[in-house]
Amino acid sequence: MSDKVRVRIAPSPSGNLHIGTARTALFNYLYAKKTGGTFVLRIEDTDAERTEQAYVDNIFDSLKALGLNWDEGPDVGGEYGPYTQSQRFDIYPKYAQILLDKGYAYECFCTNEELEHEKEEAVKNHKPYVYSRKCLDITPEQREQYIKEGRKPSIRFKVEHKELVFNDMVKGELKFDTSLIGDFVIMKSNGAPTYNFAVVIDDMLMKISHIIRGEDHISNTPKQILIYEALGAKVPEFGHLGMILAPDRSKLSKRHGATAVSDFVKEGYLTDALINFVALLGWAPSDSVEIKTVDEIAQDFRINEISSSNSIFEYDKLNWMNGQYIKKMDISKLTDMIIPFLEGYDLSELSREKLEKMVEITREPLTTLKEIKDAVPYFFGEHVPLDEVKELLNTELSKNVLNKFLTLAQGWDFSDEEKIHNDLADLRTEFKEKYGYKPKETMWAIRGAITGRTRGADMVGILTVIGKEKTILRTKEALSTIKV
RNA sequence: GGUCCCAUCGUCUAGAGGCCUAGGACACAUCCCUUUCACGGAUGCGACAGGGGUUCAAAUCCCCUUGGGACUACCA
Repeated sequence: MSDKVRVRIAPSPSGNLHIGTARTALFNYLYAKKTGGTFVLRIEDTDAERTEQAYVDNIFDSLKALGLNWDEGPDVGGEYGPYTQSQRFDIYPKYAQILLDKGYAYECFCTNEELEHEKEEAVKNHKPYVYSRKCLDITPEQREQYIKEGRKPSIRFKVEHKELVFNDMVKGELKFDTSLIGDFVIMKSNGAPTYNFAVVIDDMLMKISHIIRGEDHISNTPKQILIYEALGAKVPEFGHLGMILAPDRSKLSKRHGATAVSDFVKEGYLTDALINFVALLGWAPSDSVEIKTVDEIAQDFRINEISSSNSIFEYDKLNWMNGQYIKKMDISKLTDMIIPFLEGYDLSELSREKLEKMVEITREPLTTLKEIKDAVPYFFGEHVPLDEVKELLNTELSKNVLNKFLTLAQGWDFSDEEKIHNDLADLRTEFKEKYGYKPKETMWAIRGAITGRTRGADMVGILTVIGKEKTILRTKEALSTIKV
């Protein structure tokens, strides 16, 4: 047995990969990277009702997109497979039997009605619900009787009453009074293991050394430790992370917008930005440089310095960060990513080169990729709607500027960016000196005519992308609307 | 109801008894830069939940209160 760090992420495929699960996966991944350990992916599909293959695929894809590659898992295999719980069903009964044989577990024939009744009683008396142990000492005769009746037993773990203490990697010492736990079911009457049992068996068999998960699992931990102890297995280290909450401090759910990693991607968030953002929820870099790759974060990662409180998921900073990533990204890659968001435009109008140029000059104010769609309409089509700029254009100033601009444009080689840039600069100076037009007013006239807007990308860049023909056409059209 | 967790600017956080008249980032405001929007730069606004202790000294340790969260299944 080695002391190598082995961590895991064990999502259940009853939905797309949740952003919270992604963060848990990240912290596990970081811990593995930092310690030279192994990162395991296990799919917990015990609940056949809610499991769908599409979700399994989504989990795989999302994790990969985030750069959280696993060393062992359902697809890549590994020494301790299978890594899909539904393929491990024959394993659990064996261990349940061991517990039965050793007296750590017993069969329970209670019906749902009986159990419900116990619960109601507990609520009525303001007591915590603890199973009555009604079936702990049933006689063999009684057992026979139940079996004859066709009752199928569940198997309950016999909880030893004591104070259970463990040292949590992020929260410190945690104490529990196990007499409040109640003998919980480990094998359902249908033969399937319960979550608490299956995880322990799997983690034990997969030699998971450190379990980093959300604090919603804290109350499961004593149960799981009890099982490890009963089995004589080494108890792993636990670390419980605070939760990610919505701005209203409730659990992050669909009604707050995106919750799955793939939802964020559809909204135009970059997975690099997402994972970076989520890393900062509960963890801070030692050099206060916040924009970092996962590998850089791993270098600096200290698990005991994770914040133990919950954190609220606010979009402001995510948006800012996403914008930072968009600005820094390689143009060709960015263009590839942006194309799907350009739905509705005829991309064949632009060469790849011009498309990249367009992306280059429009990327700066973007906060999400989705915003590209509203930023680029004037790069496409012959004409441009002038309603927005009608008044701006209908002035002496615009008329003068556009007439001059037209002559200039007719003489330009539109691949000569520098020439255009200089001519435009001269034009601004000239009109400023001659008529007192402010530089921005001069440009507004041109921008208005060419784009139908008063704001947008760099004008020189726009011109080189749309070319001479459209420039002249649109300028003439704009001129024709001027009545002054 | 019970058990458990948590508590620094609006948000994410730095802070492990004196370095704190509490630092950074996002957001917001103002200014600068500028062919627009933006980017970038500068400045500003802005917090130790409350109350008790411990100590020469507390954001940091302890207790109580308050507030938030999780769990309370033969779901995972």
